[in-house]
Amino acid sequence: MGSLRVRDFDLGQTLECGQFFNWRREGAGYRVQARSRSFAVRQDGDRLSFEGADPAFLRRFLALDHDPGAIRATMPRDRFLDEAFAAYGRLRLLRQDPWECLVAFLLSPVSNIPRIQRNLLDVYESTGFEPGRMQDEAGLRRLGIGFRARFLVSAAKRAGSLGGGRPLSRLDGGGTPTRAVLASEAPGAGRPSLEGILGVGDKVADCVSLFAYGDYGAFPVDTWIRRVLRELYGVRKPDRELRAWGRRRFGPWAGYAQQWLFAWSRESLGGRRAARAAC
DNA sequence: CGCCAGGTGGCCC
DNA sequence: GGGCCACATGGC
Repeated sequence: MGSLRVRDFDLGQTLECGQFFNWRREGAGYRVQARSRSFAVRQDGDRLSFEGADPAFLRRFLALDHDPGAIRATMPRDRFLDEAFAAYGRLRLLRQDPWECLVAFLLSPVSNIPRIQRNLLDVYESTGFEPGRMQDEAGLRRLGIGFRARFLVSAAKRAGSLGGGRPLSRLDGGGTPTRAVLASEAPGAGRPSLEGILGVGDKVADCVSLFAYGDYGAFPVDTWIRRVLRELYGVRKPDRELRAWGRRRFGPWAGYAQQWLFAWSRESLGGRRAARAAC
């Protein structure tokens, strides 16, 4: 049983905000499966307790080296961002495994967070995310993932070139977290091309860049972000321009702004029905 | 029942 | 290149 002190960090926000899905509630905390590990983790105030992973791994995976206040300070004054940050500013963008992250977001199109999570846990239980066990489209379809089954098959065929199924060495080494991380993370460095994989469009590619390749300037545009920009910021443009707009407005850490706004909008904007009723 | 959901691919012009 | 539409399945 390990233990770690944390600052400006919220494990619940971090795991449940919709960036990562391979977790379950367990006791007073969570059971997490990531990067070929299964570990239990819980938070009590500023104390993080865990079992099944070492402190260096957790510091890196949970991005405990990121300083939310410093990140917020790189962005412009913005009342919507202030609200989102107040509500969700203690989440961290995890350093996910690229293959696991890709699989998760290939399940995301025209779905919703609870269902994505259910689907992902089912796919994990059924295949362990091993590419060799993800070639049977009909079998995958039986898990209830619908047309997304062929996306997984397409990705599994290319998994080798993505490091599919293998743990990442740079993380396993437990590199020293640096306080200079604000300047040291190279945007999008090292992301192999996802071109040719069915189901990978701008949105999925941006999510993988942001959540697994450290491209913290990435600004994935989905239905929620589109609504935030339209209904709050009054920006109405094609998605392609919204991505660029987000990068430009929020800067090299725009991905954090995106995630704060995303998480906040889901509760504050409410469902489409609620929005319509309000009119 | 009808509509919508962390989009994408394949058409049409 | 923008504007449609189907795509499986589930929730409301």
